[in-house]
Amino acid sequence: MSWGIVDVANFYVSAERLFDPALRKVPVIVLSNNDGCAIARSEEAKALHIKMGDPVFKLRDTIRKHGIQLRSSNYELYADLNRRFNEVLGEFSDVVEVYSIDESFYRAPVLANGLGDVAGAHRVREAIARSVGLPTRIGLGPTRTLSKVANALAKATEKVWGGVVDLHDTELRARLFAKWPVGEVWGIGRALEARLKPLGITTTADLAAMPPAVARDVGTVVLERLVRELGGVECDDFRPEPEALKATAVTRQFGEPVRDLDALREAMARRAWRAAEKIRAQGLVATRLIAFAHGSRYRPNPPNASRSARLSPATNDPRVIVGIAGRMVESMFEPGGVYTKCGILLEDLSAEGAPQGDLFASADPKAPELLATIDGLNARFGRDTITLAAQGRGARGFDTKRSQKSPSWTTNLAEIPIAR
DNA sequence: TCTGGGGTCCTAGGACCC
DNA sequence: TCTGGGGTCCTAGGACCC
Repeated sequence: MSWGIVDVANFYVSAERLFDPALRKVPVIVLSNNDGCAIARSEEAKALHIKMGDPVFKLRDTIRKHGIQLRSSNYELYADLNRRFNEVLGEFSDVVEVYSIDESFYRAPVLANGLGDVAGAHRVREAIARSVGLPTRIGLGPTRTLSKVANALAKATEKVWGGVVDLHDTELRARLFAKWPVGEVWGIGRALEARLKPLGITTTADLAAMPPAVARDVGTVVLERLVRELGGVECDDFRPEPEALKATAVTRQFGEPVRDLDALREAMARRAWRAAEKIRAQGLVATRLIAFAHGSRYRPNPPNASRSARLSPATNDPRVIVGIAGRMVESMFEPGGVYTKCGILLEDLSAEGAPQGDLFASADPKAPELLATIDGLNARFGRDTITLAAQGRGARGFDTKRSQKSPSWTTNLAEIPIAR
């Protein structure tokens, strides 16, 4: 068994550059929702020491001094490009697991000499570059964990090894692991790194040499599996089908702080509506709802509250979900509080029709037809053509800021690029 | 003034059962 | 001096990922 993982280099920046040549060869950063932080940086921006998550207001001087180009996140564009590069990857492998918006695992062949198919990986990169226009790197290994480490090494050694690293060979592993910090390994975050350090485990080689039982003791079964996977033993089950979503969330910072109950209720209604729409699109219903609202954690004594409820029967009906969320807002709201964010989580999702009914409550029998009609109209005439009155109409100050958004080049006919 | 959003998995501990 | 033991289920919270 052999895995490859493809990741797109600086994905959001590369995506923006695809349709805007003015962004090439200059420093570019793509901002988080609400234009708050830098979440993607071009190589030129990284060279200026801009870090992942740096707040934009602290970068003002650097941005002006170096003429750094800013873009708001354009998730429609990124999602569409993700679909496209996975389509190309699918031409090379029967098994493609979409891991994140810019990374996918694929099953890759092992060659007769026991090594991974490096030449094949280069062909995948060339095909994605040619058909989609995105730069990628690929890691190969006998387990997902090893392919992820190989991918990280491929980034670090791109100039020397050309963007592909294969970790099937145990001697090469030993050589590279000795110099690779343990904190760079997939699955080792800050907390685990700090627990491993006093034990003298600072490199990937140290971690790989840990007896699995000790690993379990220091961490949990997760760390034990990680150690085994580093040794080439697959612990992660092979998943023939993409797994169903278990929970979903719609949470957003406000463009401007919210101080009154009506605005907070309306903002929550918009998020609740979107969450219900998301699970309907996947044919799911939720059994648990959590709503929260809070102020800035950078201010003293921010308001902070959450409420949860069971949904019985399980539902994806926005009238129910928005209604409950609205009552939760009323019970959470503190007069005088300055709110900066609210959101909703829908959990314990299951397929529509599958969950047990409720003996005492029953769903509106006409709901499926009504909701299908609403979703159909919104798909045809645009998002939010039909909404609930509780959401209010039109743009509001609390809506997320996206002042530098590029057009939806590939997903909206009105914004399609024009060539002369 | 201004600091993202959305997931998964695991464990400890409480409630409850016989 | 005496105090049961062993399960299951649920939730909150922590850790990790991109």
